[in-house]
Amino acid sequence: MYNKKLADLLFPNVTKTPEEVDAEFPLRGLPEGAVVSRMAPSPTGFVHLGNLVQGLTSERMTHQSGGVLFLRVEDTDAKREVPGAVETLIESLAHYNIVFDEGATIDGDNGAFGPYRQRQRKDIYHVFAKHLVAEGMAYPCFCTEEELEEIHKAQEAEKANFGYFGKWAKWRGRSIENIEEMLGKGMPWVLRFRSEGSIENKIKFTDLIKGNLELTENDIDHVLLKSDGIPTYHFAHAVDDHLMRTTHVVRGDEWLPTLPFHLQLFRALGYKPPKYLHIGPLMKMDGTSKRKLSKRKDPELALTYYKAEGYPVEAVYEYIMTILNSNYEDWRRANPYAPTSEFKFSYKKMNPAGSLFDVAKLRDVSKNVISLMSAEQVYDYVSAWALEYDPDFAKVFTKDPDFSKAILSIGRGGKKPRKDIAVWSEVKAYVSFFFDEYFRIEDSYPEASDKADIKAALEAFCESFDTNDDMNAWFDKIKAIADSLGYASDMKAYKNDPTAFRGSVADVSMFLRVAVTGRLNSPDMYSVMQLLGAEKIKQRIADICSSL
RNA sequence: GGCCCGUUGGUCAAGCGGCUAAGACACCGCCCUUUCACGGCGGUAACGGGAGUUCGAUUCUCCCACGGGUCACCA
Repeated sequence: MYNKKLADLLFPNVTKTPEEVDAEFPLRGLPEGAVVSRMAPSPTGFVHLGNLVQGLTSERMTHQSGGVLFLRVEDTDAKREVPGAVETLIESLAHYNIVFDEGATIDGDNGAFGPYRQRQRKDIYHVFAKHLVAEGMAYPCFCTEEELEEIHKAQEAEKANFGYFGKWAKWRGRSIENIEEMLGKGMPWVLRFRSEGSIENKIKFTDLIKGNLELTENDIDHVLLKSDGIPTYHFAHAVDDHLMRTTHVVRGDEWLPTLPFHLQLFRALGYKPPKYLHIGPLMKMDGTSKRKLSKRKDPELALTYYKAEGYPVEAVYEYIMTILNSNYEDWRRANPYAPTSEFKFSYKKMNPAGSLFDVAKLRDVSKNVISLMSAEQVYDYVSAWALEYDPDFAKVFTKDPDFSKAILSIGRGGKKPRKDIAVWSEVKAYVSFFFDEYFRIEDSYPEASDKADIKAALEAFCESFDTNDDMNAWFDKIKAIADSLGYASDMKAYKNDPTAFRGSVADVSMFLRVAVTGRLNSPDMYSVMQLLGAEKIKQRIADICSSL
């Protein structure tokens, strides 16, 4: 009687029953084994690697099993919400090829289980909240922030455990008159769960990633509804994931401590909990110790960081897959061009511990990914990136698309493609010497080089250079120049007795390379010269000769 | 402090009672080579410690140490 009265007092406008609400959400009728999962980010405007790790896991599990992946926006914390965050969220997930079958979209909702924005589901939560009150499993609490702080301090002083429970739960056993009075005064209240658990009891639980777990029962009367009537994550999770027929919940393992409470909630509601996959955190090296990647301290946690640096989406994707499933790398090596969907993703391969995010490894993955792209693809990516992050370079780079594509074609496409590029932001430095706008002598000749020899070699080259020569004819001419100057044209002979020569054809090539590219290192010189053309080459050689 | 999770080379990681303890990245050396990159070959380098169970523990159990996470009207 008491409970029923309290329920009506607290939720006078709620008339529906949980059964009625439940019936409004259809069963999915998916085949056995089909996974239904979701991404449920909060719209803080900050999309990070963790989201991607979790999202990719859900995405693979659902789509690989013929299930459903949906997006639910957990906007229950109005204080943290950033305007436009939902849009950025959806856009950046799309950027990383996470496509939803259902859920929140920029234009609204898509699917039969909505609304997919939690603040719009307030009435739904209230039905379940009222039910819990009526069943004696929840009660209002009028504690102010100050009072809660006092409790915390008192617990600290007593060396007691923290939290609203037992003797500290001062509103747990109040009379209905007492509550009515507070309500009458218009005092704000939150709805708390009446926990019957005890920390003396252990519960056994099997997590799909962590395995068999032994956890301590929850004895804390957690908040279900905040004073604005919006649910906390916990309550929304239980209600929504039941109604939306989620079969698998993938989330970070920072949720493990509250898992006993969630399980308790499902039981109180009378629903079967989903299967859980708790993923270990992404760590980074901080000095000599590891720590979880943090929003505040680590810019590399944000997805925007990778976009700005110019990591191709595919590279970030590949790298995360290697972290998620340790056998992914081997599979990829065997199937360089296969779509990821052909890989058999398995949660059993997931590591229960947290892993260190290794930028060096990411770069390596990225180099491999880019080395397999066509020059056109690379050109498109670089142009798009530059347009946004380096407009000056974009102008130069896109002035003559065929020229730029030809540059990118050097050493691309064979069995052993060059792997010079890890991120788009490095392309400018890689190609700059092809453009007069950027060309300059970056590396100087080694001290030991004889300036007269350099000049003689360069001049001889200019006289004999013919763009119609094929690679062999071209190099034969360079060899001839080497010979004429007392430099070995045969490297073997030179290595046998370096003292017999002034140097080798390698040195002569280097004289040319510096003059033409401004650097000691470059891609294949013949290709470079073919692209540059006789006029530019001769001009550059003349310029450097006059400065010698 | 309570609770929980974790611990194989510098890093990511295979392993699931018996192995010379895979592989990848990074690093070093050699080879190829007009430079660089690619590629090939090779090398350095690991089961946190202590008890037990067992004929035998990296694998199982317990304790310790260390690392991480969590204890909000945030998710």
